[in-house]
Amino acid sequence: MKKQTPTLRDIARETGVHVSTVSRALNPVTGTSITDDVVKRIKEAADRLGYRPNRLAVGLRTNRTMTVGLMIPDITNTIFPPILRGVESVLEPLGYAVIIVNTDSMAAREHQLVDVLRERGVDGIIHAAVLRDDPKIIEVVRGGTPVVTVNRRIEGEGIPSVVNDDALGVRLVLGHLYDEGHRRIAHVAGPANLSTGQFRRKAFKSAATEMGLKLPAKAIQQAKRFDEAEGRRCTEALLDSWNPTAILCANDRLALGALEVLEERGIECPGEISVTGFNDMPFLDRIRPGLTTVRIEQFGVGQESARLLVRMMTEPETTAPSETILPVRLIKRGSVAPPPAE
Amino acid sequence: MKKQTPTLRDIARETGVHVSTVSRALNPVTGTSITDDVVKRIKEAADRLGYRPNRLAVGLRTNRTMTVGLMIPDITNTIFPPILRGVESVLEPLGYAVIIVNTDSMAAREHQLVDVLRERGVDGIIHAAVLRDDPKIIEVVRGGTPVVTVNRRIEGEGIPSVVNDDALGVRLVLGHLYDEGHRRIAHVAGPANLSTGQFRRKAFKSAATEMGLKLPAKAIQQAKRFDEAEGRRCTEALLDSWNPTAILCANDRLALGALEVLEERGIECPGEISVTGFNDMPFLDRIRPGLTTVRIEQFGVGQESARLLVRMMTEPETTAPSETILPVRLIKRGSVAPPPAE
DNA sequence: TCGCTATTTGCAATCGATTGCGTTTCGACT
DNA sequence: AGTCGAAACGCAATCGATTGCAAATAGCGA
Repeated sequence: MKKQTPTLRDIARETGVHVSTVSRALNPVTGTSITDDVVKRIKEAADRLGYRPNRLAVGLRTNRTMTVGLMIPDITNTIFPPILRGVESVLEPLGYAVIIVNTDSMAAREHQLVDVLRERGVDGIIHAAVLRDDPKIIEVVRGGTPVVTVNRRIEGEGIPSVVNDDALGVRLVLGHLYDEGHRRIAHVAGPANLSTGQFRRKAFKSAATEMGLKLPAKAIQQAKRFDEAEGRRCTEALLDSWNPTAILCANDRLALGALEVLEERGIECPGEISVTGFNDMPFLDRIRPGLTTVRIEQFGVGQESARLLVRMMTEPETTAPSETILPVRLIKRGSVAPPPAE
Repeated sequence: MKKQTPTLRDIARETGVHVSTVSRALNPVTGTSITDDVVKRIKEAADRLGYRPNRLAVGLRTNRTMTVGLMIPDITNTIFPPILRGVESVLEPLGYAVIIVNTDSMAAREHQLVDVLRERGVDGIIHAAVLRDDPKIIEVVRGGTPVVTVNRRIEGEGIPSVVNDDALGVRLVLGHLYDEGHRRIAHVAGPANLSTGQFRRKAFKSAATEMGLKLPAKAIQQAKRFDEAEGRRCTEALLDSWNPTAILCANDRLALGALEVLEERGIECPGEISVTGFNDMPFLDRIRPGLTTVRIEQFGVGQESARLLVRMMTEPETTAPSETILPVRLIKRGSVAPPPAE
């Protein structure tokens, strides 16, 4: 019952020195100015009592909480857990704790959650859910809190971001489809308010143009969200207005929606129409047909962004790279085949 | 630059009263003993300045941090994200933040992470990763920190737990298999050091016995972990030593491993052998064959455990129910069919 | 009009750790 | 032997908010 967590004061009493001495002794930096003998006695007492510094008190005094906020749209979206693990893998050993918040991609919630994080005095924020235009987070950055964005980016504010090589990814799938003989390739694009959506769409357009593909306006359908339902909607619109031989989707969930529609309509994939995704979420290798997609380094993105953030938090004077691009890989599975002979 | 976050002192200066008055005015409870007029002025000043209480300071003083720890084995395991969302859905509106730690089911890491949480003064812990025997967490509980366990439980310590109705789940699948005509039903059991593993195994045994099924020792293979690799290993052992017509796996990942082995060996599922899982993780409806499994209320479990924890944190005097059992449902898909005629 | 009780508000200690500055101690040098 | 200076440690303020207690003000009855 009396087992209250010990404080510096307890150790001080135990060893007969002043709390400030204890504080210094326990800190490797300031510990040098304390007699070795005393340091030893203090350290012994400390772990005899099972001392653990009170992070609240430290944070209050030093204004560093050793916590960072991680903002994501939705942890149940399978691409985010690996990112979290990546982030933790570098942050946890350094003594940082991570507070995760799910924004559900809603601006209002995001603003609110930013405040939640600020109240708690996070030392930095890893933001994997930014909208392209996001005044709130810009305000935070201006307030001096280190922020790095993941997967997406905010334009023109110089906020460091860690992203996947979307352009390369799109180019890879498109090239693959082209090589298989496809010439009428449609695109189910992601939401316009997310940088990934916009970016992949642009990449698709320019790559397609370079390859000399015809691109009628109806070849590109814009999803409002990155989910299966929108994938279905867009695919239906596509099939009703055009006759593509392949559908390049801006992410896997859209592609799953596309596959559903094809199956419902009795259109064979890949026999009649090929489909591709983006992200390589888990289990895509187990569905039928296996989805050809682009694998992104989720864990790596998490790690990289965390490293970057640590650097920004601990060495504010150095300027961080404004953009870190991680490699992607084409993963070929069963959902792509040559188009039917015409 | 000068935009430091405002404190009580700032508001006090602004309104010409003492900080203690401001503190009281902003707290709904103590606010009643302050003149309405003054309260109003203070509140106005507060949100004019954009005041947000400093959680660290509050926590230091009151010993309540409004944070809770969530311990899980691994967030990339798809059953945990919904649990997290469930937890957040009740905690966030109440002003709690959640710190998540991944134990990877390793006792050493778990101990370490418990300390991490304690340093940060969490008000309570939701523990979805307990081992059956877990001295560290028991110590925490004895220290007075509210803890509730999820999905698993610790025996004989009276720690409240929220679990799924494992026994019913096992009974449902087993009954289903029986009804389809299966009589030689094998079980790939979960790890013995996890209560789910042990519990489902017991349920399997007693239900099978009740139904009058023969259960040779080799009918039950024990996995060391809840993953695909162990599912494979156990299934291979099973096939090499017995000839079951159905394999009831203690969870979906084990079942996925089983399906892999069957496919490799050219054994048809469900034609020759039926397979079932447990948990109903996402995408099981998209694989071939769709996996028949037991759906558990992941989100609900999260919610329920959070509600329970809140109650324990805010009303320590009331005794919490020591066990909350949530319903499960049998989900029939393609992986079960009548056994081949002999 | 005086005094007594409520009602409001202020004062100051407190939570636990950090840190600038002051004091003491002790060895070294002239 | 006396002085100087560095090394080692103590003192006390501080971070921002809460809260028991004291003080001041108001309100009320006699």
